[in-house]
Amino acid sequence: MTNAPKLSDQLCFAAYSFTHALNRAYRPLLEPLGLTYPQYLVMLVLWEADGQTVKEIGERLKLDSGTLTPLLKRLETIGYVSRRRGKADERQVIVHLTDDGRSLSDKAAGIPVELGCAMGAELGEIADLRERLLAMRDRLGETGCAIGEAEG
Amino acid sequence: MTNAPKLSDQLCFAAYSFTHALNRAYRPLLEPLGLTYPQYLVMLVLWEADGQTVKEIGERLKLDSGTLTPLLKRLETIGYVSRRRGKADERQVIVHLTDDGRSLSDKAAGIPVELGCAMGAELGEIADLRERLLAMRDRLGETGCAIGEAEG
DNA sequence: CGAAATTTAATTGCGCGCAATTAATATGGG
DNA sequence: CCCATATTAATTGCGCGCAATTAAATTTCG
Repeated sequence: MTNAPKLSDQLCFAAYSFTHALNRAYRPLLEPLGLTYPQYLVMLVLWEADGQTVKEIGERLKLDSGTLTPLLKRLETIGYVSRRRGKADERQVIVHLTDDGRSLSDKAAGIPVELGCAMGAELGEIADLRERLLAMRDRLGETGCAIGEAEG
Repeated sequence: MTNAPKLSDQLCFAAYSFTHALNRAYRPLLEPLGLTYPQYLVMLVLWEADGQTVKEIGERLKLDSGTLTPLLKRLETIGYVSRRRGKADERQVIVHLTDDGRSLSDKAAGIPVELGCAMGAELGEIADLRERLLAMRDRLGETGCAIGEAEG
């Protein structure tokens, strides 16, 4: 019993439960747009650059086609994107915003403001946290190591 | 387009993708134990205090019975826990470790070490990040606010 | 005491996330 | 040119998370 890892020590659990809390906080804000949080992330990617392939979207969000294909089909069904095979390379599926999808960005503009407020954190702290989480994420993707000392 | 939120600005996405990276990092470590990451979290809770109700476990992990009931049934099937209705209050289901479940903590002892190493972060930084994420999580659970300025 | 309100788990339905497999297209070497 | 290999999406299967509902036991209060 004494050698068991402690929940309270774990950064992992903190990140896990913070993420779920964020998801819950986003839900009522995204519900009027008809989007889930992962769908919102895809829209963010497309608002930055329209006409990306499934693979490109996946690289940006670290998601694979098993997740993206059904998600994109739902976005297509509700009329925010179109999916077309690429002309040059027919393996690719290129995702374009519809007019509805493009204009949705106006309605979404206030969301980060509301969320940042709900978190009750300074802009600087938010940016700092973000950088550190992304850095750790990228380090986790690498080979790993043999022995160390820290809590998971 | 210019008013659309930017993915790169978002703490939310950083936390989201960090959590998924953690999940992927845990998988090969937990696979020999026969556990998923959420199942591992439940085991952590039980290693700290055996014989908790579903509600107590849920409060600790911020999960509801819709998630926990099937998860606990799987843990019961593989033989790590038992589930029994409480004698005093038959609404409750009390979860106990089996001998196998208890002794599993030895095999799990090295996991936080490996993870901490894979993240390549100092102990102090990890503790600091953890506190900040939990504090923000708890703030998100509260009422929210009207107007503010920060990125979600 | 007894009906209403509350608490506790279980159930249902849906959308991720991801591993593994499949199918179709493109590329490169002999 | 043709076959082996790569790449790209789609599909399948499973385990979360969570909202909403249901069912059963308990508590509260008139």
